[in-house]
Amino acid sequence: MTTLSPASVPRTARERARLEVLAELKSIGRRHLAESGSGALSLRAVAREAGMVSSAIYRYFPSRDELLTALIVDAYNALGAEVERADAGRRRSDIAGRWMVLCRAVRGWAIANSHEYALIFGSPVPGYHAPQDTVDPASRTTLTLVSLLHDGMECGAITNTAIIKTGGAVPGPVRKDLIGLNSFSGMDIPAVVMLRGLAAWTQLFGHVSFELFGQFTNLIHDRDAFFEVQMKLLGHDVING
Amino acid sequence: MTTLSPASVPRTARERARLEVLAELKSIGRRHLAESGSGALSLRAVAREAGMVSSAIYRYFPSRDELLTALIVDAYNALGAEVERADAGRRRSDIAGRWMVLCRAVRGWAIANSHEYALIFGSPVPGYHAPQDTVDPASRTTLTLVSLLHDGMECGAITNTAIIKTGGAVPGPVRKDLIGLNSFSGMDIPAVVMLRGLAAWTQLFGHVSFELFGQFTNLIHDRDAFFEVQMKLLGHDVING
DNA sequence: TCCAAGTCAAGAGCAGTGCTCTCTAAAACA
DNA sequence: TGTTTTAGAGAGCACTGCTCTTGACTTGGA
Repeated sequence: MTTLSPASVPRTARERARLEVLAELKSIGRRHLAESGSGALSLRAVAREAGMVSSAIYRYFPSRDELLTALIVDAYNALGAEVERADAGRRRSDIAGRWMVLCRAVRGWAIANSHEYALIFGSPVPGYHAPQDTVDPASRTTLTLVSLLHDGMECGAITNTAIIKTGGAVPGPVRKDLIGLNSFSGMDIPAVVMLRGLAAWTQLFGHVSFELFGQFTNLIHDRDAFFEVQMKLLGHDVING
Repeated sequence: MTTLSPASVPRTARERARLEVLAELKSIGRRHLAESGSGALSLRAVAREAGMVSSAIYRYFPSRDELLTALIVDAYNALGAEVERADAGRRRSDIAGRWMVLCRAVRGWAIANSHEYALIFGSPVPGYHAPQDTVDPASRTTLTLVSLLHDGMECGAITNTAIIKTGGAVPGPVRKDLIGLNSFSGMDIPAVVMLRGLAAWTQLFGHVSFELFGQFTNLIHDRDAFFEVQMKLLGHDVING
């Protein structure tokens, strides 16, 4: 066992080399993924390009799924960083503006990295179950939305009238789930607002997925404008309940 | 060349046998798909189970993609039939009721046939491009929604106020796309209503995809109730603009 | 300084895949 | 009846994930 030094500061030359090789393999894998999709990602091909024999790569990734998981974590982090960066560039009280910027960040990243998007929001790869490692990176993007809801409540931009439209109170179990989401972020967002937030969430990603996965083919031609008007409308629904 | 008899009425014994084998292969393929997902669908395995040698199956499907396409067409038709059946069981003027029934039909079918759902609404399989054969079956479900919008307009259940909420008119190109959708169905639905309809469409499938693809893990526990309240709210938005 | 422990790459090999080719036997047609 | 068309069989190619063994190297401690 090594000492308890930070993992990012390798001590021995061997450790340093290992991290470097690991990074190179991931980088090659990410490129293969971007070029040919997750189905075509092959450990043998990655090893070949890295100049090592096929069996050697198993020193670094015990299986193909393990490499895939590493790339998934990277993808979640890349999307999360992109969304956070976009959100940070706006005045905190500009709720509507932040919403639009957030939507564009998600779609922009998805289009620019379509295979990675497919990897995390498409159908789960067969026989593959996301391990715990992916949970934290995955929640980065969600947290940005939740904080937007929070700020919207705080500065009074988001009003709270959805409860009327549903024709009654939100059922107990659902309310519990919705309130429970606050425990992740330490915020205090009412159930009906969270409900709207999640609806917007599913529609945003549903829209992007439809566009990327070909469901708009022959139907929608001006994708940019269509996205803008849909997200604007959606933002109005979130803000005005 | 054969004569111009209907394809569904085979003339010779050989033709009859061919159709039968074709159906059996598809059925085995569908079962493999349901059990193991699209990635694990193997022509060799299907052939083996059908009692033929691996090369023989290429007489029926020139490639693995071709078998996949056949299954995709079947899946679209199955979903379309399910949705049509559900919709037909309601009074035409009961717009809100039909909407809920339609949503439940989509989700119910998706849960019961998750791998087939993933095949048509998940990430497109690598290197695969949907041929024209899939377009018509795919539009069955969409047409049901469009006819719902049409009936809603006709009986006055759907009002038309969304244009105010978007903060201005729908941009020209988008309006053109939205109006253009009517040419598929021969109906005459205004752009703003179609806009809401498509939004509902993307959110419905976004919701189902999130649920099936694991994005609700650890977040939403009472999936049934959550779906109900979200779709109810969504239906309200579609109907009341 | 030297040695045991740990680490890594290589090679062979297994079982599986998609797909192509050639050949035989049977059915359909003339 | 003879000819053409067709379904299936078998061998084979290039690829995949993954395992096991072997030999070379690095590292830390005696």
